[in-house]
Amino acid sequence: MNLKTLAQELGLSPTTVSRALNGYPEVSEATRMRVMKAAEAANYRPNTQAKRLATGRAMAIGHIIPISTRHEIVNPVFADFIAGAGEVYARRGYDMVITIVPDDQEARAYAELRSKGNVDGVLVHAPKVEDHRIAMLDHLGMPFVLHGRVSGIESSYSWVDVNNVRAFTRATDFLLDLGHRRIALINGIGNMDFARRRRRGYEQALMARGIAPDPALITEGEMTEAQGHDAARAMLQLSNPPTAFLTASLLSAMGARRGIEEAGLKMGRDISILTHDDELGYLRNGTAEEPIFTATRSSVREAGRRCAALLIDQIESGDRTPRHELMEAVLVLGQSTGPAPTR
Amino acid sequence: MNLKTLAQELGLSPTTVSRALNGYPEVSEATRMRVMKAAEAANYRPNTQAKRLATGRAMAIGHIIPISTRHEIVNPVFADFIAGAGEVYARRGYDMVITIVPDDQEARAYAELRSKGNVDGVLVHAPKVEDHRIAMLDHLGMPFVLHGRVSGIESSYSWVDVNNVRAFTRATDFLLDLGHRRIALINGIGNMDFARRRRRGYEQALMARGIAPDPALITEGEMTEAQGHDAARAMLQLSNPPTAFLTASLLSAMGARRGIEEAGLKMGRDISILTHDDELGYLRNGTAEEPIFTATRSSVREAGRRCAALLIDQIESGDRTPRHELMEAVLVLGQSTGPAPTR
DNA sequence: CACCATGCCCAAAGCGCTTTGGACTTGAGT
DNA sequence: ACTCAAGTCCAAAGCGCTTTGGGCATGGTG
Repeated sequence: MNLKTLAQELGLSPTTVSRALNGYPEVSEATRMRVMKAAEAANYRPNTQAKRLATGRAMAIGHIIPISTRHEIVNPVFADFIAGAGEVYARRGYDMVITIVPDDQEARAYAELRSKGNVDGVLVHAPKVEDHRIAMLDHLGMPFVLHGRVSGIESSYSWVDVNNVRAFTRATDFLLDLGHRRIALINGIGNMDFARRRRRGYEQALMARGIAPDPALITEGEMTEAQGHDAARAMLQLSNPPTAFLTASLLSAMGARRGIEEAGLKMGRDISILTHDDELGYLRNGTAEEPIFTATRSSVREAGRRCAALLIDQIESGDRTPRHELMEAVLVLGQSTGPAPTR
Repeated sequence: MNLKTLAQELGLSPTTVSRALNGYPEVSEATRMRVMKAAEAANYRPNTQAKRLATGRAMAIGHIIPISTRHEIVNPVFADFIAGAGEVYARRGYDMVITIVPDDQEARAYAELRSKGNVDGVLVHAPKVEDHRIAMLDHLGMPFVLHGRVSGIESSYSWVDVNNVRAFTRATDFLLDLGHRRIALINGIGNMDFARRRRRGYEQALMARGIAPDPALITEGEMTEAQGHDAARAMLQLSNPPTAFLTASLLSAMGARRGIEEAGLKMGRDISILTHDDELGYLRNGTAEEPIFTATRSSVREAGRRCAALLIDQIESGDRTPRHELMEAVLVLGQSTGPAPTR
């Protein structure tokens, strides 16, 4: 069923049927009703490709996911972010097209998406400390929103980010207030911008109290259970071990807890853990009423929603002035933190 | 830059340029070369929408992800599956379009995708024990491949699945061989077909040795860390507790381990854990050489690859005879299992 | 009564590609 | 010398929609 035959059946021109369906005013309410009814009955829906070609709008947003050929890790945050963004796309009539690409071909993938014209804009993930994608997208003239920021260039493009510095200073302050002085940071990969910011927050809080960050208490890596475990285990064997761990993900926190318990210590009493919590669907921090870990909490799914909304707003309005949304993490109290043990 | 202007610049007709680019034989090698060079230089790529409209092929595969409005869990397996499928799509020139939809509108979403014509086929996820989607898709006449199967109807459509029954009988047999008699099953949600199959495998193995499955040792639910923990904890307080746990996911296994250790027991010595491992990128079971948990292992990412390849093959060949791929899980030995403690 | 704005509808062009159905050369075959 | 196949190329017709630029009543206004 297409426009033409539907129009014929109705004894109308395709023009009128199209206008009736798209809500243009040049058609009487009576015929509009008639058209709508007929379309419904015939289960007619305009062909997407034709519509796109005619309007010049792809009605689609792209996400490019680079996959490293070496350590093929899929960003654990990805699924939830996608879910959030996807909600918004669906609501506003956009398709979400995801491109998986070997990481050495990422630039080419953006250029192709652009020249083939199959998206109206892209959402950019996981910015690194030095990220060339911004310049590239600017050059391509492709609308985009960054989930996160690149330190140094923050005003020339649109982004949605969590206030990572603030979250981690608050977290560190909280532990300091509990009397902890040896606080370890189990961070994400060092060249990720968000990890850099979290470290900055942590170090600032320490230095504000006159404590010099101890490199032995800082570790960076992929945020897995094993990472948390191995880091905690190693640090607890130091001659001057930490009394608290600050971890960048719930998975790392779970690993750290295991390391602690293996050492015969009790979390929340002998050793504290404070973690960042992205509120991933499959990884809950206890229940809403009773969190397990004390955590800085910020929904990555909500971030997905906001990124998507921001990008669509920009595309539809044609307004290219950069916009920013800074989300604040809340600090929720769980059972994993307590006063520093006196000894 | 479009076909017409490129053709003009070359002093050729659009027809010839199109044919040169698409590898048709009706064009001399000399001009083909000339065209290719010019296209490369002009950074020309045919407009996707126009191509799609002209050919009638969307060159895209759809994935519909229903999101429950109640417990908004994103399937933890999703990201890895997508990554695997996406690799194949990229290689074969297809787009992946993902639709997030409230679970009560899933049927409508498929119908829309079909009538709007923006995909050539769909990949169907997470089949339930009674799954109406197969009948619906058949009715819509939309090519699809199911990741998993629906017990009872297995021949009328194409699927890729892990041999869950076999994996779980083997796992159970392995534990039985180690002398375990009280083996608990911490399973996925009961109305998921894969969970049903796993349970079947588990029960068959027990009964083959004359052991009646004990309902008190079987629990079903979302496969989270908390689930594993709570289930293990509860079961260990039974008057006749299990000596081994069979879990459906690494996350559940991690939770079970925590429950075990809280009870003052040692995993692998006092209590065994054997888990299924989907080889998710962000959730590794130790290292390849040294797995932590003994596990039935099967890569969900590889399943994604196979599903995608199968679907594209079907679409391109036009051959609608159902095809099936059954993947066997391997049983890898870790440190979480040992002989049943004698007492 | 003439005029014009308004409301409603349509024919046709165009979006950028593919593909059908020739047209025109060449060179080999008879 | 004539025919015919093979090799190259092109004009034009779609694909299914939107949108431009009218056309034709109708009814209110001067």
